Amino acid sequence: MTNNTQPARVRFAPSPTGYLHIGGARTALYDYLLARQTGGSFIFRLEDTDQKRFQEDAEEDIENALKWLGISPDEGPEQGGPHAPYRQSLRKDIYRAEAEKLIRNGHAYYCFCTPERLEKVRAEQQQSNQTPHYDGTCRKLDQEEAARQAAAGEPHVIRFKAPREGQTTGLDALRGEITVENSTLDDIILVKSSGLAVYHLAAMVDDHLMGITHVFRGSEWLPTFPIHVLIYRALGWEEPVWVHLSVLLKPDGKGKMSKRDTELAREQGYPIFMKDMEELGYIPEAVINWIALMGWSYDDKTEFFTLPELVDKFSVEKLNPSPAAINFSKLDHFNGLHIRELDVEDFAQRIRPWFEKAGYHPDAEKLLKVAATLQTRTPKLTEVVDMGGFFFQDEIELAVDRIVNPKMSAAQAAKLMPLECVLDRTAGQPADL
RNA sequence: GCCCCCAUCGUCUAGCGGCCUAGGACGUAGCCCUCUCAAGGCUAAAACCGGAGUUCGAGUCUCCGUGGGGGCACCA
Repeated sequence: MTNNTQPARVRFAPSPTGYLHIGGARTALYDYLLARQTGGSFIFRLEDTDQKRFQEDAEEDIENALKWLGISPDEGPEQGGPHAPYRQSLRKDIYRAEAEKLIRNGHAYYCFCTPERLEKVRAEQQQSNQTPHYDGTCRKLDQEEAARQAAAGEPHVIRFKAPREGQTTGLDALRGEITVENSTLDDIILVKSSGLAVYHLAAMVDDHLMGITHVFRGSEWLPTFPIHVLIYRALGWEEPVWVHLSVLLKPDGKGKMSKRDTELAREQGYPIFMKDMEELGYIPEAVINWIALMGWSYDDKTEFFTLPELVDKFSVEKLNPSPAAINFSKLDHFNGLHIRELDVEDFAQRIRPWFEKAGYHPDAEKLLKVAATLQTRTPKLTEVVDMGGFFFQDEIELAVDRIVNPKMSAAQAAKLMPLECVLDRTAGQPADL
């Protein structure tokens, strides 16, 4: 199933409705890993079929975040590719054509019901404790006549004609077969009255046309998974490998991250959005390592991974279907580990901007020495100035109790008094700092 | 209300019938190293949701229950 000899074509397809968060980044990471591992392609597609929820700066944010993480796509709106455009709002006609194909082969139909009527029906159903479903009014319409009406400009949508009897089974790579009674399925809308396709159609069409071999997506798609499988089959297409990733839970394990939780975390210095990572002192190597391990593992002892190592070791089989709570203290841990793994020169370059922002202008040689002493004690880059800023000051004020251990004898303390000596020992470097 | 998914230490997890007196990591506590803070090393406390089966044998398979999560839009 996940025979890695075939080059995989994998896509990350977010909707530009917000900034890239931990969950999205994880999906993108797994996409990237499988693509690289198999010598395939990592495709970035924008699912912007909903004009209402569109957020202006989201696309740029996502692209920048992927870049920062070091997992830029091979094909996408920015870099182009053989299947352009990679923006669904520009592919309206493609979806329309497939929807009409479905109507012709009896798997879809025109529907002229008004939103008002649908709302009423739904309310009634909820009232009587029924599952809200389309009542099928237009399902029995003569489609020749309906097509004429639609062509004449009558407001309409196109609905999928879900089977009413039997069961539908889809195959998820992590959970095996997922079966539902067709009687629980709804005739979902494929094409909105605006003429634009909805996710359920657009994503399937694009995945097929773009030659996607593996679909990694959140488990919130599990309920509509059978419908998607049905659409593929109705169109006569070969299905990709479906991988529904577990959801990420709040640190306490109780529920998904809400907007409020996101803000709360941020207040405590913990990032949910990739755009905050750098500012909060995290390095991409650590973020990648941390994220990779939320729902994936390699063996019973190895946890430290670089991106290339992940490319080598990643496997769909080791993905975990159960929800995972976000563990920020582990992020800090990985940040420290990866910081210590850096060459001193590299580390020095990364902390330079922090000192400069604080008004210091260290020369390269001195910075390198400071970097060496700071490297083993830096969990986050944010703390670097607090810890080492004094190295670059002409005069420093030191409270005696800050440098003298209360447990020391007076004689010992006296020996420490000359400042050069303190710096010397702190730095483990020559005293000419 | 209906549908779907999930279930091992507080958290992330290993475990794919005997290797489990359940292993690792984070966090926590203690010790060692040490002129400080770190880093590093060692140690400790800490888990198979419950009940029926299947089997010579179940954390591992089946069913039921319970708990948690997700979904039921002209949003994705």
